Amino acid sequence: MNKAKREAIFARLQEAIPEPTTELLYDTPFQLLIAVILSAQATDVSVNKGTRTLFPEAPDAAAMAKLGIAGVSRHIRHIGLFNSKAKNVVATCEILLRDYGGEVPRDRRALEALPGVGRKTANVVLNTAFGEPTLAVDTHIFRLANRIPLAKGKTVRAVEEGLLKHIPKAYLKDAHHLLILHGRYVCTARKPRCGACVLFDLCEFKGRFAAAEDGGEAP
DNA sequence: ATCCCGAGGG
DNA sequence: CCCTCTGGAT
Repeated sequence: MNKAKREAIFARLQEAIPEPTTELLYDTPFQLLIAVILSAQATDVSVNKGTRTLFPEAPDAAAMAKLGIAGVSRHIRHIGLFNSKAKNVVATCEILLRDYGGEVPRDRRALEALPGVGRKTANVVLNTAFGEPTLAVDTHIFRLANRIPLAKGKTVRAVEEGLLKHIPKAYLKDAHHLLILHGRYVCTARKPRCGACVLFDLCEFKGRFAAAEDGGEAP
């Protein structure tokens, strides 16, 4: 994969996706952090359904901590892993209040020290709330990176490092959402819509499931 | 490697 | 039914 090809890939994605941003609902960095914690192994639609009632009741760390685990749980029972998420959300709020005046630290290490926050969540918050050129490798980006391929790797960390090296700098800030949205709506896990893909001629995975779009079987 | 764990889609 | 969804902690 040469440089010109990588440039072309991101130029096309940018044209196809005019607003490369998150589909999670949030008003503040704090709310984004909570929404991302809730989004583990869950769809944005499912998370938004919970935060739409949770955030009005608990818009900040103080209110969320006061709401407590049972109170948070009530809003997120429909989301997978809700028990551990409710616990982590409240514990995270308590640390934010104790150490950061209730604000979200703009610092990778501080973020990763919060319960329920790992490298992926920290990267999303740094990118989306603070505009930093980080790249969170989630299930979608891991899949796309290996399919096209943009960066092959067996671990998310290897893929992240490969992508950071190979993505043209001009696209780095938006790369996370360009890739994730392309993965969500076109290069899906089960039945990729290769026929509608703007990267078709640049992709090695090309057409492998093209027949499946008509209900046929993959080779 | 295993657990956490609900909803929607195919 | 089985797979997938912006993972993290043990």
